[in-house]
Order: sequence, then C-alpha cells, then structure tokens
Amino acid sequence: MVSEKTISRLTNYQTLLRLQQAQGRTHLFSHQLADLARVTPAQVRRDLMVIGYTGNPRTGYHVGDLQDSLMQFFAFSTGIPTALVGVGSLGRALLSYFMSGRSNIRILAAFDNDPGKTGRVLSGCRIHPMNRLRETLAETTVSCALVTVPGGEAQKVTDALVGAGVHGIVNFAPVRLKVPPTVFVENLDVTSSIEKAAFFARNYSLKTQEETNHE
Amino acid sequence: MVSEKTISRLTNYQTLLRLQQAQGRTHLFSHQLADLARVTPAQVRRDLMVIGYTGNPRTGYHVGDLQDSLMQFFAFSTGIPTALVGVGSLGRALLSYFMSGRSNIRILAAFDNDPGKTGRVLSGCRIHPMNRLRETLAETTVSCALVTVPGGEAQKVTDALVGAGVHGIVNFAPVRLKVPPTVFVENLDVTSSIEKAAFFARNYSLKTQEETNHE
DNA sequence: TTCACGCTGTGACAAAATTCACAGCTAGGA
DNA sequence: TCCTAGCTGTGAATTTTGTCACAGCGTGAA
Repeated sequence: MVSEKTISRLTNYQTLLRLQQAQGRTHLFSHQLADLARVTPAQVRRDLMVIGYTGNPRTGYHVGDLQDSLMQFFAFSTGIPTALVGVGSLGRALLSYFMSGRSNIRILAAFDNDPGKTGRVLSGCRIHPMNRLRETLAETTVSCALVTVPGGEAQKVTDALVGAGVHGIVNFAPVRLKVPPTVFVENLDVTSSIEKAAFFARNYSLKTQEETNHE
Repeated sequence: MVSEKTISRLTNYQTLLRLQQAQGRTHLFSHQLADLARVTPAQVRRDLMVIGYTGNPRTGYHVGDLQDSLMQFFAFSTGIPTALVGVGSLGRALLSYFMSGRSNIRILAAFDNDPGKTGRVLSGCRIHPMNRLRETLAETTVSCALVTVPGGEAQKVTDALVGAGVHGIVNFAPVRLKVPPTVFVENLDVTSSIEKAAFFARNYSLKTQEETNHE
C-alpha cells in the first residue's frame, strides 16, 4: 500500500510538471523536479518507483510521458468529479475557483439546506437541497465530496454522504469526522493550520532575536 | 524541538477542550480525548508530555487547567494576530469567517494591489495597498500571514512579507514557496488535498466493490 | 567501436513517529 | 487504615518515513 505522504507529493509533481510543460520543457532530472518540489532527489526517485515510470540515466524524465504515467496512476484523465456541501462564504469561494476550470477538479453538484439558496445556479453550478443528496449523486460518478458546513453539521452531512456512496471527503470543518474504514477523510482545518504557523512563527522570531542579541 | 505533527494535534486538543468545557465537562481521561481527536490514548499522553501538564491517575486531566497549560504553551491568550494578503473570493471568505470572532485568530490588516479594493473596509477589516505592507505591519505585532493570491504572485508576496518581519506563512496558493530557514510555511493546497482524497476514494470504492463481488 | 560521465533505480541504513507495556500513583471502598 | 482498580507517565520496541550510496545503464565524445 502506498502512503498518504507519497500521494501528496505525487499530486504536487503533477502540478509542477504541468507548469514545466507550459514553459516548453520536455525533459527533467530528478534533482530538478526535487528543487521545484522542495524535496530531495532521492525522494523523487523513490516516489516515482511506485507509479512504475522509469526515466533515462542520460536524459532524465520525459515530461509528457511522466505526466501520462501519473494521470494513469491517478486515473483521472477527464478531471476529478466532486460534489460540494455547504454553500456559505467558503463554499462560494471554492465554487468560483473550481468552476473557472483552472484545475482538473470538477464540481458536478452543490448542496445546501437553505431554501433561499437551493434551486439557484452559482458560478455555473446548480445548488440542490440536502434531502435530495442521495438521488442527485446517484446520477453522477462522484466519489469525493467537499464539506464546507459549520462544525455542528459536519458529522450529519458526512453520514449522508457516506450513505450516498462517497468514499473521499475533504473536511473544512474544525471537527474530526467519524467514518467507516472504507472512507478517506482529508482534514483542511484552516484555523488549526494558522495556529500551527503562528506557533512556529513565534519560535523563529524569538530565535532570530536571540541570535541578534548574541552578536 | 517539538515536531510539526505534535503541534497540529495539540491545537486540535485545544479546540476539542473548548467544546468539552462548553458542554460543562470538568475532567477527562486520555482515552476520552483520544476518541475525540481520533488518535490513540498513548499518543495523547505522549503529546501532553511536551507541554509539561501532568494529569491525575484517578481523575484524569482537568479541562480548565489543561486549557491553561496549552494557552501558556502557545502563548496566545489574547488571540493570534495575523495579516491577510489577497482579497479575492477565498480571501473574502476567510475575512468574513475570522472577523466574526468565532476563533482566536485576529486578522489585523488585509492587503491587495487592486485599487478598486484598497481603502475599503470588508467585514470590519481595512484593506491596504500592497506597497504599504511594510509600514502597516510595522505598527502591529503580526508575525503570521495568510497568502491567498494567485500562484504567480505568491512568491513575490512572500518575499515582501519576509522582508516585513513575518515568520509564519499560511500559503493557499498551489506553489512551494522559497523562504529563509527562519520562516515557517504551512501549505494549504486545496486542489492537492482534493486530488489526494479522490485517489483514496477511488481505491476504497474499488476495494469495496471487489469484496462485494467475492461474496 | 569503445570509453567515461552522470544519471537512474534500489537495497541497506538512519531517523522520526507511534505504539507497547509496565511501574507508580491516587481516590474511593471495605 | 489498607487495599485495589484503573489511570498516568515514560523507557523500550516497533513501524513508518526518508536518506545514502552504489551498481548498472544510456548517451555523446573520441
């Protein structure tokens, strides 16, 4: 089984390769990709082992071929179909970003239980009522959903999504969801991340000051 | 030095404890906190070692005292002062969320280089022009900033922030930032997280189908 | 055609993170 | 008062993750 961290890095390589290709680069060495991704060359090579793509000692990796291999590994040549639950300010921001087509994420349906929002179309995406979640998703191939509801509702929404056959959840609410072992949850807790950054920021500030004083 | 993962969990415990206290609970055992945080009891105890708080074998941890210890460890009793750069749709969403006072994050200033936005006040936060970043931040105690600009501008913005004395950056742009070793970067790449969740979602779906077939 | 350089792929090793497992303690009951 | 159940705190073992180092290979130069 391939680890979560490896998958994170591989998706990152994908993004970076797209950028490199856009700049006209056709070949790339492990150390170059490593620099872009801020990892070690050995890490890059180790990661690429898992997708089976093999480079050339003299010319390195072929950007296009490597992208193809990654695509095949992730099996999302036609974009990643997702659903969004919770059309608050964060939900709207995500809709407007992903519906602009700047990435390979496709939001096929949005859900909210506010009657003032349901039925409307935002950024080109129709907003369905929560109680139609199962039926609406049944018509799609969605297996991954974004949860942007308040913390208090997140578990309820999650249960509904799991019931509708969703196996991947990106949770923006500051709670830990309870899911069966066949469901993957990625927590994107903004508050928690800021607190973490603030902690290290303070540490580094102090350290920097100390060093300045010692001189 | 205490690890990044430990800090993440500790901030999580803080959130959970706030919730428990709101529900009137005064004492808590490691296995209960562990259940809430979806980690093992040993992990909880191990984590609490680093903040020096010590519980009681018979009554467990005292919710209030533990919160105080955490607060003291993170040293943010008055809230975390931050700045936000990039008032696009994501920036606005974060502003409206954090200015509502639902967490201990305080956004003291926002920045954008769109003249149509600068000077205005959004969700109670004034938007300053980018070229006044250094002067504006000099008047505050901000050491941590949220970067919500498009990928192409993120590095430039980061350099400006670092120049202004910021030591912690929460980066929402899908690029890896280059910073000196005295600056901590937390990447919150939504696209990458969705791709990761989608990958595991697909894996789990397949596995579930397989198992159903075998029966 | 042959050689040599500098890369890749990977087994072995090192470091980091997590879990195990148990000594030691503490409040409540007998 | 003393005993006991069941917790905490922590050294040691285990598992996971990342790095090292080198054999082997492909290309361009001679």
